Amino acid sequence: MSVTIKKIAEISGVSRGTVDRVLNNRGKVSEAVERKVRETAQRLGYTPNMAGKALSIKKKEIVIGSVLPSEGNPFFYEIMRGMIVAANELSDYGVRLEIKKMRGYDPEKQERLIDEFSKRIDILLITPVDDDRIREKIDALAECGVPTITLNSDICDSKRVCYVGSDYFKGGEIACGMLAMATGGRANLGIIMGSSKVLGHSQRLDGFMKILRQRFPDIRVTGTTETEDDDIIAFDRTRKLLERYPQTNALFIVAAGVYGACRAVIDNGVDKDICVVTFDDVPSTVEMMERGLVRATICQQPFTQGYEAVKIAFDYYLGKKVPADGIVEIENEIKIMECF
Amino acid sequence: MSVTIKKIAEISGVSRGTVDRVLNNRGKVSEAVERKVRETAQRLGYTPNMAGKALSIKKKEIVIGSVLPSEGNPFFYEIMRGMIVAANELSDYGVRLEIKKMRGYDPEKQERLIDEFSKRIDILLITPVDDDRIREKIDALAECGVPTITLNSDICDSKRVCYVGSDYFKGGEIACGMLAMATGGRANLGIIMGSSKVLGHSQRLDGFMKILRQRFPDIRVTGTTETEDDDIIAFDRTRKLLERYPQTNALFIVAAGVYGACRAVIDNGVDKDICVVTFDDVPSTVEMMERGLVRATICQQPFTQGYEAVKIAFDYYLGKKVPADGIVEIENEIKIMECF
DNA sequence: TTGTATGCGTTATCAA
DNA sequence: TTGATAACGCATACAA
Repeated sequence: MSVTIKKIAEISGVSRGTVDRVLNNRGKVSEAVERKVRETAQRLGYTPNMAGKALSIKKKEIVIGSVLPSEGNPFFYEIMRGMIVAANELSDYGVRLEIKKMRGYDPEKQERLIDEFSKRIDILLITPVDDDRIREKIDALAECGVPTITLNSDICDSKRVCYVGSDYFKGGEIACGMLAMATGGRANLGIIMGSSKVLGHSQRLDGFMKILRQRFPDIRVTGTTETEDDDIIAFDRTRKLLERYPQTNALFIVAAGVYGACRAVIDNGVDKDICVVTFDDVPSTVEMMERGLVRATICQQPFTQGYEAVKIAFDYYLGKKVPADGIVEIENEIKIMECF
Repeated sequence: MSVTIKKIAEISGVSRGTVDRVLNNRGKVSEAVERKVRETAQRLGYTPNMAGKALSIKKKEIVIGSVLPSEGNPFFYEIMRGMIVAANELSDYGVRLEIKKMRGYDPEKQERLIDEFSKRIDILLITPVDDDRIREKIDALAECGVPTITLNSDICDSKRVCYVGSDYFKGGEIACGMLAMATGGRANLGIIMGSSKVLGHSQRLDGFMKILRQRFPDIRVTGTTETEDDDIIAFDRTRKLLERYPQTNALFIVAAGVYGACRAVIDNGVDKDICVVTFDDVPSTVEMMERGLVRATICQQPFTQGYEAVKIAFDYYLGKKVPADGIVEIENEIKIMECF
């Protein structure tokens, strides 16, 4: 039979209330008693029973507040779907999810949205802009006892409790492996960056280049450009790249703007000869895959990211530990045409 | 606030016990009362609270009995690891997991192992041999109120509650896509079957051939052989295949025996020129991948299969519905060298 | 500083 | 055939 608060209370010769105070650091316990209780809890290997906790806290509502740069970004629709499914599964336990959406990555805007929650949330679940303003805000919330979990993007050197998302560096490595496989390890490659200011994009490129240098000397980089995650800009810049380096026969698209870049390839009339590798599988990318242009795409399991993030937030609220390194990695997923 | 048994009891003017008897079909309720209770439950949209259930059933031990052909099959080690992790997470709720291992696919042996559990289990979790004997056994258990969940392999036309595992046909399709990508869509292909008697293996081959015919006319099949999932046989037959059809420069290995087949390739001194696509990522396969022989492998997420199966078994015991089609698909996962 | 009582939603046991 | 009541493990308001 498992170890309960009741049992610990009996064995250490105190009341259940006292054990609860010790184990949840509510204070008002003499040092001697505290030591004794901790010792027995440790010795017996106490682990709190989730069902019991869940049932008892149900009297209160627990609010998960979320701020996402999801406006106009179909990738985030899947993340939100996962979050909502998880929240519904937890509605039994009094969980309520409140999502605030924003467009783009303006730190000031994001800070304002966080403030709008004020003290009404129990946990913050956020795709943070990498900015000191946000860093400080997260730390301030932590002081007030509101933990933050980052989703899809991390923000280092902050007091966030944990990060849920993919390993971007490894994603870049895998992308390189797939591009090499699709081209037979020999290509003239154009690189279409999203934004060199976005950490995840740079990490992907780093991973890609590492494998390229290490294993594929016959893949030459012709040119590089940036889309700023915008299809129109992507279209324009890709067209210019293809004009300037007509020998290009492969493209590595690091972030959003896949549709624009592919349209440029098609307009250029070279879609039969060009091999494209991308990230994520938003509908327009799948379309380009069915057309035979995109040969492989590396996905981040956005649904799983959202789903797991909410579940982890709740578990954390219930007192469950997060991984020691504060990272919950959602695996990169290779997809080719046959997967759809 | 959510709908509880208590609330239903109050509204329909009966006691909680009566509502419980109606909703859980325990009988001993007059028809009039039953109708009334069901009606209000329906009207209010009652959904049982999992935490409450979990807490309450803790008084009993719930036993999940499992029979797996895991003996000498490293693939199943991962499945068992997932099962054990899930069972530990559920130990709070009185879940106990009991695994019986067997070697190979003898239906008689399997039936005997199931019988050894007798009435001591609450759920059967099994990788069934596709045989009428087992089919009947599953149906008999269902009659006695012991539900069966199939894991990794399904057994059709039986009263099993649900199947947890991969889509083998789709796995074959994806394997073909990867092999085509790795060979540039042009190859002389040897096919190494596991056993044509195993349903999953045939399905993989069917999926593979479908895509091959549909999209890759320049991949020619030189020869086919069977390994019976044994490395020694695989070694021997592959060697003969390579001798008989020396033009072979690609291998599709449908099931176990990867290590044996690869050793034959290496012994033949042609490992630099042959492209191999396999299933699963047992240690010896990863080794062959690092050597550059195996170019891609399609995995079934065995850990997840085991983990999910146990969780689903428990949820089902608690009254949660399974998907309408009775299938919980665990996705195929493409892995290349860079994934490790 | 410590102990006791009550309730969360469900199931199970007795008594009626 | 029904109803009342006591668990399950935890949190908490209140009493001591």
